[in-house]
Amino acid sequence: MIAEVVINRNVKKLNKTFDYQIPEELQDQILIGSRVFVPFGNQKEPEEGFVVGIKETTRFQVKTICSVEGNRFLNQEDLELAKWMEKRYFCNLADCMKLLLPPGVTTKEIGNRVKEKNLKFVRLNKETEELEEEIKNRILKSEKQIQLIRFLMENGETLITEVEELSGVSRAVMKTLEKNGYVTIFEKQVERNPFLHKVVQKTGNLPLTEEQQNAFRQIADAMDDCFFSEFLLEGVTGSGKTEVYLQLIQKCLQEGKSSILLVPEISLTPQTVDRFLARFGEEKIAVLHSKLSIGERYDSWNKIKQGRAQIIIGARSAIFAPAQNLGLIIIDEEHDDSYKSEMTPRYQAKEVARYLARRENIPLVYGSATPALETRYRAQKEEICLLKLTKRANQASMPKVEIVDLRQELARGNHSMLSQRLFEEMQENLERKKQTILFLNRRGFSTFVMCRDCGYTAKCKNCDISLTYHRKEEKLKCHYCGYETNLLQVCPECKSKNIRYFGTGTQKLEEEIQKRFPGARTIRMDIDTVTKKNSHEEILNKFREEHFDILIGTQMVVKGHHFPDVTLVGVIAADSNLNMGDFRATEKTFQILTQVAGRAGREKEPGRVIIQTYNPDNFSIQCAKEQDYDVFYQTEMELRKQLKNPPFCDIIVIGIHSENLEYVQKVSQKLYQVMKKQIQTENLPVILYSPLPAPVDRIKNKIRWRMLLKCKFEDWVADFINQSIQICEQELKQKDLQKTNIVVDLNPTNMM
DNA sequence: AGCACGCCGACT
DNA sequence: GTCGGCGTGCTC
Repeated sequence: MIAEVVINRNVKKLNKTFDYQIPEELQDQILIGSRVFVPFGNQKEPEEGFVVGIKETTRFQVKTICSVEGNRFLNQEDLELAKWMEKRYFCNLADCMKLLLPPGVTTKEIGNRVKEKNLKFVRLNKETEELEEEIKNRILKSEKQIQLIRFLMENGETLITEVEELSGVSRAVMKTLEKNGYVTIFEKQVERNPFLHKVVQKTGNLPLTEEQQNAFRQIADAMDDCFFSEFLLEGVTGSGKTEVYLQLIQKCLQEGKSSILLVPEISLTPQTVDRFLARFGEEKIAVLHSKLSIGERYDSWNKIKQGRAQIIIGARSAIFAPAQNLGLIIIDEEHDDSYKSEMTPRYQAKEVARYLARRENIPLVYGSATPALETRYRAQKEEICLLKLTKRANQASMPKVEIVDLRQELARGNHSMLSQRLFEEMQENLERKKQTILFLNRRGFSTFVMCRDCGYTAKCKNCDISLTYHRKEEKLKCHYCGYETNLLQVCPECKSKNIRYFGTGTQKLEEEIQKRFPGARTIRMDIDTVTKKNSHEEILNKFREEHFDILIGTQMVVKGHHFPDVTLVGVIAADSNLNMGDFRATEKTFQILTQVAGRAGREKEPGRVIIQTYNPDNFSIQCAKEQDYDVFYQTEMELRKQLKNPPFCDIIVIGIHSENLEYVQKVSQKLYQVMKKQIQTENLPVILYSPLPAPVDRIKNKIRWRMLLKCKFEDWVADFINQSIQICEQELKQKDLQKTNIVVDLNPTNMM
């Protein structure tokens, strides 16, 4: 028998199957989804791959599979999903398959860990050499694996206990290692998931309002009917979407089904999770998020696979959890960008969820106060059933929102970051011992350094990005590649000493606040203060429990937190991403402002929100003030329609990246011509824009050009693009292509 | 992407 | 002589 194998290497050229003879003695072990090692090229070491098909004959002269390692990880259904993603998201099949694999199975993953931890290779001593020999003879065939084990042993930690198969290292190896005095712990136990070690007060169901009851009923009925159907739960902040989720999940649990709840990474905090723990207990829940180590991830994965955990709560990638008997998928804050992966495979978790819900014949629920236009549009077309929650469940009143025109403020000679109004309100809040949140979205508005005489701005030498000033370290940093340099004393262009730091960052804001409110206790939260594990949570807990007066932060302060004593929210610059040239800018602004406003006054006392802006008349800001989604939706949809933007089409971005400008131009031009010709001759319903430098046209020394394509995405579009790239590759000399990457992205959320 | 092979310059 | 630098080409 012949096996079709994909090689686990991230290269477009190798994104195809290779045929191999299955040795007779491995006949019954090699199935679709098996992980195998095969001879490849003239390499001495066998290469890792996955079986994706089995057949009788081949037209190639084949080599024979060396070994099978570990379990059969994927079944036919998984493979179908992987293939669907391969096509839709223009990536390698092996990369898609890896998303569905248990965490930590591939040699690469372990290898990366070794690199990450900066482990060094040290020559083995006699004792370990003997051990190596024993392992080699008894179990392993691959030199690579032996090397890995060496790495791991050298550092006295690593490898896994209570896991049957991992990274092709079988349980027997573990035992051998243990017998020889090596502790087989993959991760230090200290790093265990802290969510699951809390004692949480058990809670029962809360009574549902009429609206909640209706939503629950409709979705529950769909569940009973075993029919694929989609629901949009559109509810203002505090309208009790979560309670609906909880009761739906409970219904699943009672019927022996599992459920997946996706939340944005950033709101996956203990506070969110606690509510689920309190209702269902930790036994049944598996939490998946980016800060878990491979070992922790494996534990969660296994808990789900074995059916011990039936409630899966996680960020984007949790959609690939091996849920047993799936009964429901919920996507909370469905408008959030983090559901789209920006790394290959560039999948949209909402679309994957839809694929799965359809496959399993179960309901899919989207929840948001400010749905993405794409989702809301589908609801309008009645593809999705719209369920509205219009009232706040705890009777709290909506916050009072006020807009301050910064232009007038400037005219009155106030050059500070705080308007008179906001300053007054903050002062009053301080006196009343209430808490304030100041929100500053730094994106596209970061602090930069400029020479006042010649206008020179300090840019990263690898990227086309202004360097950002970091006060604490007295350094200039690039937010894209991490490059950092010392402060400029003299302008490199004109030698002037008249250098100024422009823009507004959270650090600067904090300083200003401390100057103007000397007695106030402030705490800051942004990427720089939130780096180590959980410190995100620590800051918020500190703010809440130690009763700091003012919390200053970026995006991350606005998601899903509940602070009873916050009665004032100030938005320092609402327009910071309004003018960044992305057609989604107004939508983002509206969503974020609405969310920020939702942070204020969630209890009895009404909240106040002050939005500072240079564009007080912009409808996204006006609509956020009125908390009126419908008006915003109508207005923005008109614009989208006129400009033929989503949701009226899909956008495909074809990026062409290389260190050499000439190559980039050559490849871009060629690809453009090939596609244009095809579009004309076959009269394809596609709008193709000519290649241009991307908004950020250099990252890590790679020149970035791109081409936009607007159309309704269907299978033939993927074929058309892939074929065009292929033709392009054939026609161009290898040299030009060798150092040029072509990256295709369907509906990217970040157009930069 | 790797990896091997092959073709040149530098150095025990 | 031979070690090692990188340019080139291929993978059932």
